[in-house]
Amino acid sequence: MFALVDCNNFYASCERLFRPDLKHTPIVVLSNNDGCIIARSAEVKALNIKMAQPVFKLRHIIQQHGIVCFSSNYPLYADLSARVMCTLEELACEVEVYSIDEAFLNLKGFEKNIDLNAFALQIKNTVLKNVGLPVCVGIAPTKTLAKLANHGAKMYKATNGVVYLDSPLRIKKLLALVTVDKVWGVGRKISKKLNDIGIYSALDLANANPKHMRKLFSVNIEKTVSELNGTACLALEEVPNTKQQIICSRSFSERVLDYQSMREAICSYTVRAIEKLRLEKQHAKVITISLRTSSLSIHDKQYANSITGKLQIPSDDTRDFTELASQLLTKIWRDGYRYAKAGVMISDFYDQVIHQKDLFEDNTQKTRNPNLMKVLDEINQSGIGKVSFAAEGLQKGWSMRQQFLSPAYTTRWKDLAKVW
DNA sequence: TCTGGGGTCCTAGGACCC
DNA sequence: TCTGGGGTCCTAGGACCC
Repeated sequence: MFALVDCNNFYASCERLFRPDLKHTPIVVLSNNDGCIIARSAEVKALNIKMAQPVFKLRHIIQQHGIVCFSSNYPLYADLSARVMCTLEELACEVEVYSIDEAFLNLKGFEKNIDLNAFALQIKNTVLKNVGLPVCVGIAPTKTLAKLANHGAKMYKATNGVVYLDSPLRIKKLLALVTVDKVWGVGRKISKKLNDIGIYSALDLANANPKHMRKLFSVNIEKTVSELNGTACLALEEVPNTKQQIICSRSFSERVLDYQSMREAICSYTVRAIEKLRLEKQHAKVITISLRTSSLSIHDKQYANSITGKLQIPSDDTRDFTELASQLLTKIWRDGYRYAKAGVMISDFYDQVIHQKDLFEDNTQKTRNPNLMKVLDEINQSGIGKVSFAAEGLQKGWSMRQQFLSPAYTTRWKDLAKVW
């Protein structure tokens, strides 16, 4: 048996937690740059405002209904997420943190000893009491079914936020009620293709021939079919896999026109990415940088390009990567475009410092003293101050817009909530 | 004027090996 | 007329997830 615990309207609920005055006010959380809507409170969903809608198109309706906007505040959400996960780990010993707002619990054998309906309620109430965030709980024999049970708990008010699929009959009933695109692993493209061959509900998919589905789609969909029929193919993964790539990319708050600004942006993203690399305790060899104009600005000349470069020896020293990134940028930079976005991707990771050098390669890469990066990270994580690389620039006119940012209530001393 | 960011996995096809 | 079989590695592209 698996449980899936998923926070309701997670980002919106996080913001509301520290603003009890907004308990019944419709609120939304915006993507980076305050561009799109990425989380909505129940009142906003009721207004039929969809996910990922650009906010500038909704100005009118936002004003009309007094919707309160928040820029995304990831330090806050990450901290509250950690609190939710801690609470779950006290309730079950095997927990897989699946995303920032949801986790699978392994409840193998639980059903023999306790009432899982009561347990689901206990999870819901404990998280609400300990952290203050509302969650829904779905329990079922496989992860895919637990996801669907959770979906049911969110969809139907009468469930009180918990659904336990304790019998084949209940499973069948729910499968018949939900459309196939709601199934975990079935996205837009695949559900359209499924519709074309007469598969509309989750039940239709469960009844399909698994081998045929594999042929038509992939091994993943074959597994999904089995999971829908109660055969677990996906195990709980307690230890997170080591990362294979690190991406740092952003849209600019205003279009970038000059080379110098672009270079600063690329270097800043590189600095961030390599910081993350050191947090992962990894070294890497490959960096890809990319830049693009906005395909939505139809009157602009369009240009997009990317380029990949490789160090000779894996490194976690920022200087190696900013140097390489700057060289790469000269090759794909073109004057005369209105750039909207740039990004950096790090890949080809090595977890040991020991590296087999190439006998025939002329090795020119500098050997760096690792202490500098260590000190740098210590200062930047100390909360006392920040140091940065000159290559990142000082003005950063392109850096993202966060007009409605809430305080970091739980992670910064000066932002602590005050109670009068 | 203004439209997010960060990931994973699978497959097909090409190059190559014996 | 008929031209093997089995395998690895890499990359690009596509699909999915939150």
